[in-house]
Order: sequence, then structure tokens, then C-alpha cells
Amino acid sequence: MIRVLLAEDQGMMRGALALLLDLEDDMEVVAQVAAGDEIVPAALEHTPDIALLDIELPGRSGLDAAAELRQKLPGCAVLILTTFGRPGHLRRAMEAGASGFLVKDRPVEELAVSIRRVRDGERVIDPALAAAALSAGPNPLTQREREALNAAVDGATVADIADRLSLSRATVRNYLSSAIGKTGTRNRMEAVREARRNGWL
Amino acid sequence: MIRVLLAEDQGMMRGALALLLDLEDDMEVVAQVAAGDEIVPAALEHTPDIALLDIELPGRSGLDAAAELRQKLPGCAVLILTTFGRPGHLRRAMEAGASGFLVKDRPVEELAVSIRRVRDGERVIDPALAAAALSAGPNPLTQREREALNAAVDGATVADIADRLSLSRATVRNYLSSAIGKTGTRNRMEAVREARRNGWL
DNA sequence: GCGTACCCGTGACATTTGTCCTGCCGCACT
DNA sequence: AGTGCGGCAGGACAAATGTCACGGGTACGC
Repeated sequence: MIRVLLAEDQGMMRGALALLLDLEDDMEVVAQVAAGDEIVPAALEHTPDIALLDIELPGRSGLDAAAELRQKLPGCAVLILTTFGRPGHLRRAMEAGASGFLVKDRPVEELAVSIRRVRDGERVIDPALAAAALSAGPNPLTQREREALNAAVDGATVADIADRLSLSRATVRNYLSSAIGKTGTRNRMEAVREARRNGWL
Repeated sequence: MIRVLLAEDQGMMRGALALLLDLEDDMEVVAQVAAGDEIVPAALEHTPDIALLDIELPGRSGLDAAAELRQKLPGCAVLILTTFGRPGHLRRAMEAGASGFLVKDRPVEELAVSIRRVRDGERVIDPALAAAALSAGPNPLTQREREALNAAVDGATVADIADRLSLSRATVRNYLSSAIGKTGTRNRMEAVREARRNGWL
């Protein structure tokens, strides 16, 4: 019996996946959480064999939780299940010790299959995505550039960002300009989009 | 037997929902589509009793398709199933003749229940969302203001937008400025966010 | 007919944004 | 000891953005 922990914020998706996995006669969903910061506590309590984690979660990123989970509960394999196939996300997932990376676009049938393959020690990664991650190269943005871009997503002005990061406005503009240069874009919004697309944020 | 058409772009979600609905002994998924422009043709071919439509779809909006569907196949009720509870979307759904409006945040169990209630002629709407839609008032943006905002989402410059809409740059700036004023925001990005939040785009 | 709302445009203006150059500091690597 | 990189900041400048005041045109309702 494969014991599964399920982390997914959208109630309908979470419920549907849980029902489906419970239908498989060699699987059992032992814990369901909707927020990133509930993952590790729930895993420690229920000691699942496999953690099925979304990335975009309230409270804490699934990638973040995955890293801690691998440390505190090495017996539990991590399978990332996410909406977008961002090269940077795949890279970070592998660095965090994940055993697999699935995108929600694929048919449901693959899910149970992938879980079993992970249980058998295999790694499950979409070949096309793996190629994209290798060709895209590592994240070129520095910590501060990421923070500046992240603070700029919702239309904040330079002054807003400077306040939030406790920096000078000149410094913020330098970071943004640098990020725009590195992403090969024309303004901060394009830079945000490009960085997001690559999973650099 | 309730015959259901399912329109949802995310493969895993679509497959999971289809499996779940097929498990109900009074329901049958007779057609599945992944794009908005496949909805009407598929419905005309399979004549379902209920169309379960996502809003954000490639090719064509689910709301758009819903309006045509109600005209060409009045016997088929429309149930909108969407990620975000935007007041403007609810309003447009009602104007298009939808019988219900569900957000994907709710537990799966509600789905089958809602479908049966719609079949019985009831209307299914989250009360909190209905209140929000009423208090938000109608869409204040004109057609052109919407187009300008939509063209500005990905960081396009005024020149880009002007080219795409075949307008003068000065005109585009006026539309954007007007939209910024109507949304009570400080720049185009905040305006886009606010308009999106309300379902005005 | 008149008012109103939308469409489209121009010109002027202040502000914001993006770029480039300069400088200082600390840290790591050689 | 020197080099490079990242963090941090300031100044100067051109370009983009947002605002405002002003036109003209069409359509619709009263």
C-alpha cells in the first residue's frame, strides 16, 4: 500500500485527485493539505511514502517545503505536480531532492503510473521539459534582483519597492535595470513575465 | 441519466472530473473538450443536458461560448466552473443565460449536487459571490479601454498597443489614462490587476 | 433640437522609468 | 595583493508614461 500526502490549494482539484488515488487499490491518501506550511507537519505526523506537492501554494512554496521534507523525512519521496512546466522550477525541484516532476496538463492516468514508478525508485520527468531546463541554463538573477522584480509584479512604483525592501530608489532602479538587461526585455513588466516563464522567481 | 459536456483546458483536471462524474450513477460525460471554440460544435453533435464550462480557455472564452450555446441549444443548461470568483464574470455569465456559477475552490462533492440542482431548474450561485457582484456594480470600462488594457498586460509599450489597435499613440494614452482613473489606480499595471480582479477584462 | 456618451486625435506638461557612469564596501578565490 | 562579483547609492540624461485641456466626429435618447 502506497501512502500518499497530497498538497494542493484548489479544493476541487485536491478532492478529485484524492478520490481518484483512493480508487487505486494499492494507494491510500493519508493526508491532504491546502497550504505550503502545513506540508512538513502533516508529513511528520502521517509519514507518507510519497508527497504529491503543488508549487504555487499559500503560505509557502511547495519547492521550499520539499527541501525540508527530504531532510526531515528521507524515506518520503517527493513528486512535484504543477500547472506550468517552468525550467527553473524543475531545476530547483531536482536540487531539493524531488523524484519526479509532473505538469497538470497531462492526462490523469499518468498520475498513478508516475507514483508507482517513483515508489520503485525511478525518476519521472517529462523529456521535453528536461531538455528545456538544460538549454535554458541556470537562474542568472541575483537575490536582490529577484526581490525587486517580485515586488514590482503588481504595478508598484520604484518608491513602493524601495520602501518595501528598505533600499534607496536609485538602487532599486539599478536592480530593475539589471534584471531587464539579463532577461533581454524592454521594461520591468516584460522582465517579470520572462522571469516567471523561466521559473526564476 | 444526465448527459454532461465538459470543457476544461487542464488535462488532469478535465480527466479527473470526467472520471468522477462518470462514477455517479445518474450522470454520463458525453463529450470532453479542451478549447473554447470546440464547445458549440461538440454540443451540437452530442446534445448534452448540461454544459460544464471553464472560463479561461484557449481559442475562445467559456462565457462567449455559453451565450451562443444558449441560443443554438436552449435545452442545454450552462454551469460555469472557474478558478476565480470575479464579480464581472458572474454578471456576464448570468447575462449569457447560465444556470449556475461554481468556483474551483469548493469541495468536489458540491459539483454533482450542483449539476443535479441545475437539472431540476434551480440556479446555483455562491451567495457571497452574488453579493460581491451586486455591490461591485457594472463594468465601467468602455470597449476601447478594455482593449487597451488587454493589450498592455504583458508589458507592451504605448507604441506596441497603438500598432496592434491601429490607433494613434496619443489616443492609446488617453484610453489608458481613463482606465486608470476609472479603476482608481496609479498606473496601467495596477489598472490591469484591478480590472482583472473584477472580471472586467 | 439638445445633451450625453463614446470614439479619435493633438499638444503641452510633470512625473516616472530605464540607462549609464561613478563610487564605496565586503567577501571569496587565486 | 590583486581581481571579480554582489550589495548599495548618487547623479545625469533620454525616453516612456500619465494628466490635462482642447478639438472634431457619430450615435442614441429625451
